[in-house]
Amino acid sequence: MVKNLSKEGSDKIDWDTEDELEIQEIQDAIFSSCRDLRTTGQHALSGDGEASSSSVPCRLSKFIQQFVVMGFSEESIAKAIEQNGENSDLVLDALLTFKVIEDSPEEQPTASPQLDPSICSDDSYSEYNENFLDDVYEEESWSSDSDNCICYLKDESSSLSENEQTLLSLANMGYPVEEVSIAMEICGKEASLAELTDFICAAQMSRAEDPYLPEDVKPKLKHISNDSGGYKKRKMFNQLCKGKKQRTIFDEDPISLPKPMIGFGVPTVSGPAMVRRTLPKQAVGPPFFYYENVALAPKGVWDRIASHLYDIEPEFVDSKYFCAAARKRGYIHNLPVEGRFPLLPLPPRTINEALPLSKRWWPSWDTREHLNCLQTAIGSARLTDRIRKAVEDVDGVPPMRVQKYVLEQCRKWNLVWVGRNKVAPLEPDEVEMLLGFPKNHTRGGGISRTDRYKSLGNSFQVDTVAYHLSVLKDLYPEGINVLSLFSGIGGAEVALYRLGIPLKNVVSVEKSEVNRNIVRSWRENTNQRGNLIDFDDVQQLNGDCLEQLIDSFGGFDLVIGGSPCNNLAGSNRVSRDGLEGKESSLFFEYPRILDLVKNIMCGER
DNA sequence: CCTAGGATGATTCAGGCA
DNA sequence: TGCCTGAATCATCCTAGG
Repeated sequence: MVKNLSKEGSDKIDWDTEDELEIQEIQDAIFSSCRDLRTTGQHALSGDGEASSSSVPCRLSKFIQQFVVMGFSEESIAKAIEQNGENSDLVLDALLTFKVIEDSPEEQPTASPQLDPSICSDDSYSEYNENFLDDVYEEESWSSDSDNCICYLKDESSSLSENEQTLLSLANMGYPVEEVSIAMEICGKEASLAELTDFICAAQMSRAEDPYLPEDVKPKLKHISNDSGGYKKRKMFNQLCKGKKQRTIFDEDPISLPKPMIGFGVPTVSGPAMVRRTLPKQAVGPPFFYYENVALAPKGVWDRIASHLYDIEPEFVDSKYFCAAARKRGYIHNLPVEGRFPLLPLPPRTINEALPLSKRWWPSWDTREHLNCLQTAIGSARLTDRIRKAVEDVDGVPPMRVQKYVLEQCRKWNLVWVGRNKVAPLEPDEVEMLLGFPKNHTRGGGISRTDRYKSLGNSFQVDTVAYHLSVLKDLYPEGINVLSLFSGIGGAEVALYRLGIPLKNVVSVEKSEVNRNIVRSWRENTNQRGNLIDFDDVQQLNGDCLEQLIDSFGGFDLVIGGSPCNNLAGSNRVSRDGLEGKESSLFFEYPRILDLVKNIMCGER
C-alpha cells in the first residue's frame, strides 16, 4: 500500500516544470512586494505605534484579541500598544500598570466602569463579538479584512456613549449582546460591570440547568455551568493581575489528555475504533491545515489554541507508538481521519531494537524500553562520568539507592548504555533516526553539534506526522502545494516526501538560516523538482504577499506548522509564560495566515 | 565570536493512601 | 477528598576556553 518515494519514482512524476530563472523572478517579485508592503503603512500600527484608520490586518486583531479575552478594554490595549509596540510582554505589563492605577481610588476616583475586573473564557468570543458588532456597528467604526477578523479602532470606540462602552466591554468579554442589553435594562443604567456580569451569569446558570432547554443552546453555556458566575470571573482576573506569569483560566471543562495518548488511533495499538468526526463548517478546507505543539502545555493553553482554530478538538498523540522515543504532542487539523496508513518499514519501537549495540551493555535493572522526549540539550560528560563511577564502585548489581539515582539521570537526559558501566547521550544521527529523518539530515553545512540537537529537538516526529498526513496521498496524486510555517528542519516536507506525495510548490517560513539551509540542501540531495520559496519571518506574510503566491500557483492544498513551544514547554525554567510568551505568541500568526489563505482562496478578499 | 558545558525548578498529572 | 510522591518536560542563561 505504501510506496516510499524512490529516486526513480520521483523522476517519473509529472512535475510542473518551470524555468529556474522564472521562479527566481516570481520569488523576487514576491519578496519585494512583501518588503514594500511592510514599509508602506499597511499595518494599522506601524513601528512607532501610530494608530491608523485604514484597514487593520488580522495579525493586529489577534494580537489585540489576546488581551481582550483577558478582560482589558480595547482602549487600554490601544494605549498600551501605542506606548510599547506589539510586544506582548511590554503591552501586558503596561495593561497591568494601567489596571493598578485605575484601581487606586486616590489617584483615579472616577475610573471608567468598563475596566471593572472581569474575565471570561474566549470560546464564544468571536461568535458573540460578531453578533455584537453586527448589532452595534452596522456600517461604521470598524473595519475588517476578512469575515473572521474583527478589528477595533481606538478613535471610534472612545466616541461611544457610556452605555455603548459598557456594552462593548461586556461583548468583548464574551457575553451575548442580547443578554447584556437585558441585564442593563433590569439592573439599571447605574449598575456596575460586576453587577451586570453577575446578573448575566446567574441567568445563564439558571438556563443551563433547565432540563427543557434545547440542546443546541446548552453547549454555549457550558462554561458557566459549574462556577459561581461573575464572582469567579472577577476572582480569576485578580489572579491574573497578581503576577506576570499569569494564564487565562477557563471555566469550561478543560481539554484533557487521553490515555493512552493515541489520538484517533495509531497503527501499532488496537485501540478504540477510528471515529468519524464532524468538523465545524468553517473549518472544512480547502486548504487542509495541520497545527502542532507540545501536549503538556500550561493549563488552558490548548483551550485557547483550539478556540482560534475553529474549536476543533486536538488530537493528542505520543510518538512512542511510532518510534523508540516518547514525544507527546497535540495536533489540530481538518484532515480526514479514516484511511490512514503508516510509513513503511515501521521504525523500531524499543530502545533495544533502535539501538541494538546498546543491548549488550544494558543492565537488567534499567527497565526502560522507550526513551523520553528528545530535547534540545544533552547530558554532560561530567554527568556520565559520575554515573560511571557510581556504578563501578560496586560489585555486581548496584544498591537500590544507586540504581535510583542512575535511572533518574538516565531518564532525565535520555542516556543509553554504550559500554560496561558507561552511559552516554544520543548522537545527533541517532536522534535523526529516531525522529524519522534521513541520516546526516542536519549534518554539515555549517551547523554546530549543539545546534543540531537544538534543531532536532524542536522538530516533528516524522512517522507520527506522516501517519496523519497519509490521507492526502490519494487526494493529491499529482502532488500538493504546501505552506509550511515554522518549518524548522522540514519535518512536514520530509513526511510528505516519504509518503510519496510530490511537493509541487513549497512556501516555507523559518527564522533560522541554518534550518532553511538544511531544508534546501535536503531538497537538492533528494532531487526534488518542485519550487521552494522561503521566508524568514511569518509576520512578512501579509495578505498581498499571500495573494501573489496563491495567484502564481493556484492556491495551497495544505497549511502546516508547529509554532514555537519555548514558553509552553515544561523544560523551560526561565520563561514558561504560556501562549503570551515572547516566542509562543507567534502562534497567533498561524490562524491569521490560515484565515488569509482561506479568504483569498475563496475569492473573498 | 563561536561552541560546549553546567547550573538553574516549576508545572502538570497520575496513582497511592489515609 | 486531600495530601504526598513520582514522573515527565520541542529550555535558558551564564561562563570558560578556543
